[in-house]
Amino acid sequence: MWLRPSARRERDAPPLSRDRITEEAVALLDAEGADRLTMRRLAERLGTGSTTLYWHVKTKDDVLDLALDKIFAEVEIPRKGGQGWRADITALVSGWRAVLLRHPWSAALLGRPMLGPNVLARSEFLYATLVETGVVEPHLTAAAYGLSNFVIGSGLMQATWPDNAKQPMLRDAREHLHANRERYPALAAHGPLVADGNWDAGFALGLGWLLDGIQANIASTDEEGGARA
Amino acid sequence: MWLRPSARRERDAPPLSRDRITEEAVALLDAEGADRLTMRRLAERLGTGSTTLYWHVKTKDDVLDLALDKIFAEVEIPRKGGQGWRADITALVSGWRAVLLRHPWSAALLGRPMLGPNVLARSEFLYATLVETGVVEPHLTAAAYGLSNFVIGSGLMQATWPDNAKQPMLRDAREHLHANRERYPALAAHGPLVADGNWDAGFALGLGWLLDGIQANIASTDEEGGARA
DNA sequence: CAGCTACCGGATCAACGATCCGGTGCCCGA
DNA sequence: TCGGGCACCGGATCGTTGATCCGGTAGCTG
Repeated sequence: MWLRPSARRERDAPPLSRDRITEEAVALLDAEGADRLTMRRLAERLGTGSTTLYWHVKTKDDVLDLALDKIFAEVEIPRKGGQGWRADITALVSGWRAVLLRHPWSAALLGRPMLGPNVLARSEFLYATLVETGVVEPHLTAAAYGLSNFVIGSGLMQATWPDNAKQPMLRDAREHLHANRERYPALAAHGPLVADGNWDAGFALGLGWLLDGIQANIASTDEEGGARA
Repeated sequence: MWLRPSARRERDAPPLSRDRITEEAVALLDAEGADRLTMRRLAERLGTGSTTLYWHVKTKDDVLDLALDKIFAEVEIPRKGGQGWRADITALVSGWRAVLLRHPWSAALLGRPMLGPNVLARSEFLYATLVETGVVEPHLTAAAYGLSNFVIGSGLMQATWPDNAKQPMLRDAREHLHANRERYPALAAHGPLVADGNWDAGFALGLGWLLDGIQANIASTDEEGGARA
């Protein structure tokens, strides 16, 4: 009784904030995955009751939105004017992809409007870079969305597909394909179940194709004559 | 008592099968969305008890997997040899995208291994077409995954983003961007919040870029010399 | 008619998201 | 110095969910 008062405040650091909740949510998601994130468990990790969270946050979806935006802060925004727009965009997009893979749970959450400050800052960089490069309207939107969609799709595909994690499942899938190789000859032969490492190369190739397409449609600074260097 | 026996069997059609469950699950998902799919509600629509479903299906995830594969059957597999590989792949991929948009709930489910027969059949066509065209290995995987990822990303983005459905949210987002136009000048100016219709054009452009990139790397029929145009 | 198999569902369990309502401690003005 | 208000916390609880236990029933087979 006499020793207990304000014991929490002294040891447990700040009295619980939206930031602390977000931070711990990301940690929990990283550690246990998306489906194991519970308001109760999150509260437990924070040393509080589950109901307390609802004072700082309206719903569980808010927590997910916050967590999703939080990890985007890890995507480093390239310093402009360095190596040219291709290098800048490649750097941004690669960093983005790396974050998606570092937090595999995020891939499943991409299906929600991303309007957090960190997400918007990265989108701003992407748009600004394209605009400065001379990409104009029909192609501007196509380029921005094309790149984003490509990254999102790649991240979703790779983060979801258990290449390293659940090896038994991958093996079962391979066996299934091989067992039905009459029905799926091309798949069984050149199987889509790539081994680790090939993901990166495939991503780089696809990204290059998109950048080539964008480059071919630059209006103003046609430094290269329309095609590629 | 005397009139009741076998009343169900006579009227309710087949005694409940995995197919009927899948079919009704798709209908329920189409009608009410992903989060409203409940084993109980699904059972109710089928005129049975919720527990009965578990005789035909192991978990709810099974239902989702089945539903996801089911809608892929709607993607028409082009008749080969018609207009050339670009037309074939464009047709497949466009149909795929159309299905994703026709069943918006599917976008959120793409984050699970897709190994159903319908999905595999479409992947088989994609791989086979690329192989026959002469796309070889480093580019083969990149092409197949690049196209898939692009479609998935586009579908996820568009199906999720409430362009038509939740108009208030879209308006709020626009206002938010405009209010912070100092922080996000490019976004506010050339806003990424496209109006309906532009989605299709953007998708077609991006797809064309990917196809161009693939075409430039075809080995056998090197109609273009190897590097680029 | 006995028994087996495919099929069904009420009752129940643990866990979840969310809310109600009653607490604490602390600070600020009188 | 005190008292009222405010930011913050959490036990108890509600309705709903996915899943399981266990006891049924219909119809065929021998």
